[in-house]
Amino acid sequence: MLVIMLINHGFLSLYNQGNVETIGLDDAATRLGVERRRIYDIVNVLESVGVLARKAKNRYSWKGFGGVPKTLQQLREEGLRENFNTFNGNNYVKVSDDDEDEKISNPITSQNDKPNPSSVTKSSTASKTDNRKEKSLGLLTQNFVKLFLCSNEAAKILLGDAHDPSMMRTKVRRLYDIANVLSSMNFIEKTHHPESRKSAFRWLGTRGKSDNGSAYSSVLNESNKRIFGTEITNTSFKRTKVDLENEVDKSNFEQDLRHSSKNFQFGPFAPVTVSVSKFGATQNSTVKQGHDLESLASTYRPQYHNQGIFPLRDLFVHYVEAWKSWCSEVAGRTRYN
DNA sequence: GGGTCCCGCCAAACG
DNA sequence: CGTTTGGCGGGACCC
Repeated sequence: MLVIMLINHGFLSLYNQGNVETIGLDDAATRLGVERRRIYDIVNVLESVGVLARKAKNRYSWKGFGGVPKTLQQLREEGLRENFNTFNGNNYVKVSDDDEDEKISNPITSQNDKPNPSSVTKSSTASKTDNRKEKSLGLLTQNFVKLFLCSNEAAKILLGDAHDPSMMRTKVRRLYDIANVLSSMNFIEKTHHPESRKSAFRWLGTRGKSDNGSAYSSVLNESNKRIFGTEITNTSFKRTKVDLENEVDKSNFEQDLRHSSKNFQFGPFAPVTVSVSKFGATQNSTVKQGHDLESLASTYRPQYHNQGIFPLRDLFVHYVEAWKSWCSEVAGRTRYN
């Protein structure tokens, strides 16, 4: 659909050629021939995984795939700290980061902001503001990613009910937004659950994605080709007869389409050590436990039986849980709205 | 009848 | 106050 086209033939071809420093939203919107509104969605999720970084109003800088590993690393840590792997319906942990130990560049993750004097502990200035942020696409994206990065044994929690179909509905729509840009960047791939024919996503990680150059990145491969089997990803060219095709068509660089190795990514494939070097040395003197950056950086292939495939349902069930807990938490101390 | 997601209203956030 | 940013969901589209 639209988003896919925008990213693959818009963002990536325009900004991932290694020579773009800053991106202007207006500029992007114009060059891509879409409404501004659409840019925000994309930019938000890209930012949440580290591909972009907000510089200032209307200004973003392109970090490329190089910035991703670091972000994933963070997300993983946060995710583990929270209960993105053990979460049992109730406990969860709002956790609210804290960080300060390594507030790298992720604005979303390291919430910060608010000159809120509250100091220590979670700001908890739970108000309209937080409320809004809570539902931001960016956060949702990070949660989505955390799920892949942290969850083991899959997220099969109570997928029974307790979920307002109403709110769930909206949530799911957002999920589509996120999934689209993520899959466009090839961080995930759309599939379907083994048994249940339900659609699901598989985490691909940052394999084969070169920093800036993008000399060859798997991203381009299936950009406009279906991914062996699932054509769900881009069945576009249908109702999307938008005008932006004029300049988007020039995409002809699909000649290579060798599905590389991604076809069977789950197995015990080796963690493709990308260009982990840099940050490895940078600020990671405190090398964490077992896994080192390499494994983290390159691919987070989950080695659980279901090879990291999460049914949509499970995903938002998770969100709903988080949301519910958040709601009760807020309700307890503040009347809002 | 359900999954997808385009489109854009309109309200927070921010000068 | 105007502008930027972006929740949110109706409803169209394709199964």
